[in-house]
Amino acid sequence: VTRDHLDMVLAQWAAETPELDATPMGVVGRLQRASRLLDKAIADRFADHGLQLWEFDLLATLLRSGAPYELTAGRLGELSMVTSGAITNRVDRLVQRGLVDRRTDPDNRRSVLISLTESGNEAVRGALVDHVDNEKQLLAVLGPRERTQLAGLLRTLLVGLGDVPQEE
Amino acid sequence: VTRDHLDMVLAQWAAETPELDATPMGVVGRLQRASRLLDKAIADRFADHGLQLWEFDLLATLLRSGAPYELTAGRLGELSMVTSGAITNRVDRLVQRGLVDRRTDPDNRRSVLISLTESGNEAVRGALVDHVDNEKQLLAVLGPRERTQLAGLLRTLLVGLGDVPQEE
DNA sequence: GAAGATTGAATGTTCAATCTTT
DNA sequence: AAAGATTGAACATTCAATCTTC
Repeated sequence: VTRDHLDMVLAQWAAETPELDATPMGVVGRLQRASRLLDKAIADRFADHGLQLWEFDLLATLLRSGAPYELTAGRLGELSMVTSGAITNRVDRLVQRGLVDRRTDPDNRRSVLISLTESGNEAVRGALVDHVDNEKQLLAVLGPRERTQLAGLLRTLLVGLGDVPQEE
Repeated sequence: VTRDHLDMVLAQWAAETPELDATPMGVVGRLQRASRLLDKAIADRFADHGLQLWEFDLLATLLRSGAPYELTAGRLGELSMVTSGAITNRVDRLVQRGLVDRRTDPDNRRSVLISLTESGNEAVRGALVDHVDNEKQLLAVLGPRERTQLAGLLRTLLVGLGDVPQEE
């Protein structure tokens, strides 16, 4: 059994504050570290495609929404877990790069519709297979059963945290 | 079985690109969302203590390192997974608030030693119990066995990602 | 007045350059 | 020359205020 970073952290807490049950930190801390390390590894791979993490996220969100590959700015914000100001900024830059189009929603002129351009569609699809392959490799230390188990435990946790799908 | 956000995402991928095995996204995506939701919930609780997430992290890192509660700036950076510039900035502000001291390492005058002040020591300890209790509640949807299982799977994953404890 | 998006200010991070010490 | 920290510029995000549309 190889030790990870959190094993060291928990040992330190046990030594410094023995009366404290620090086991919750073992779960939360590992989730945070795993997420950060994965982000970094994934961002590195995207650099090969000339994409940033957030660029792929936004384009992929449009792609998986299905034809006509178009969502409102507000919806993109919910799905990305960032504020509306960040979405405005991100869309600005993707429009400049010609990867998405922005138009006013004719049915509700307060809303803005963002859609993939041809070029944007190709860019995401080009990165997609490589990206999923990369993720698969990053998870390769876990066996198939373990991956399923991990996903299941995380789903339970997420539901408890209120992570339910807002209408599709 | 209640669905979470990623169940929806995977269903969308299955519909749009049926030839793609998107299961790795189910694991990585859930890790990212769980980490973000936990961060947010934890930050909210810290606000009650007048602390930011990064403030608690830095102070708690010093505390769990044990007496004399002192580490170099570089070491703090490694442990926090942020750049040296960020550490300089964070320490600046904690010094101003009187929660840490900064002094040149007499044995190696290139290094800077950061230590908890009395006030800083009290502040972390004051927030610590409440914080762990909060984490316990956030994880409460999982049973004890499930929590252990989750921690174990994450450890395996982390070791695979190279997350080994640099000498303690 | 509320909803949706944009703007500008404030904040905080990374990155590269610099300075001191070894 | 390399190690460690600081600085300033560039960048990106949040937050609050504003503008338009409903």
